[in-house]
Amino acid sequence: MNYKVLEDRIEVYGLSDFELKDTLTCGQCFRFKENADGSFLGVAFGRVIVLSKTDDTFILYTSEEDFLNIWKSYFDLELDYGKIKEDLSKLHPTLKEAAKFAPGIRILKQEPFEALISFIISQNNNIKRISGIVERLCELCGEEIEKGVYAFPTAEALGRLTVEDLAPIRAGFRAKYIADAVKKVLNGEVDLMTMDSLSYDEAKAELMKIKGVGSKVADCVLLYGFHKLSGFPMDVWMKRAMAVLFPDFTGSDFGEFAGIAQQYIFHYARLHPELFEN
DNA sequence: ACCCAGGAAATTC
DNA sequence: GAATTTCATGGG
Repeated sequence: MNYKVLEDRIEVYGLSDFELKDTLTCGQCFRFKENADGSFLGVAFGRVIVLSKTDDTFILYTSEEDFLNIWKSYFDLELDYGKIKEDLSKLHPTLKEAAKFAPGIRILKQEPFEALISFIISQNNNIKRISGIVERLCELCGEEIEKGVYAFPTAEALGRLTVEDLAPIRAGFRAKYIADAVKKVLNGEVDLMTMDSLSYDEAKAELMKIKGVGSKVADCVLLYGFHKLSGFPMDVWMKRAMAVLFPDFTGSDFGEFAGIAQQYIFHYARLHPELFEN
């Protein structure tokens, strides 16, 4: 990967196995919106950013400092997805096929607290409404970093609110789960800072101390918030896909990069709903 | 009106 | 313990 620093932007060249739109719209993050011209506006790590992508150039309207400190790792630009895809493709012919439908998806490295709250909201919900609830949550108590653009709230800011205060975001029964997560993060019962020193199962058990965090939500938080790529979230789509396409496989059969395989399969399943009728 | 949504907790069997 | 119901809200 090489890049050029321009006055208002960074241009990255020579990226293979990366598609901006697929990466931002595959259901792993909820704060990027597509503009009419195909660019995306979003917020992460307290920064607003505009992004666009042509065949061979990834353009980020940001400073070199933020590119190196935040966005390079956010988009996982230094991991060799081509090599991983090759290895995964050897495991099963259908996985090789599935990867072809989303060859440019990468696993984002999001902020742990944001991933935790976002995937609590995701339960028994659809991606469009999840985005709406998260957006209203940010407007309610996130810092306004530009006019009309809000950062994801800190645990401290959320801690000043009651469950009743959360009513405007219309999270429904999930509001009490958000409150429990915030409480346990603030009082140290769940320590997001030291999760990286734990094994996968230990970290998962920590997260599941929170009400509203079960196995699937915990896997999502570990995969998208802590970049633990062996995580293999099983939602309704994945259960159907595994039963039909990989009846003899479990997540762990896909190895240390199972989370990447999961994205290929999830995306493939959503594009081919007819495979799962009956 | 009915069913489902990137589930999990509460209840019942 | 495994299977079922309930939980808010919005969209098809």
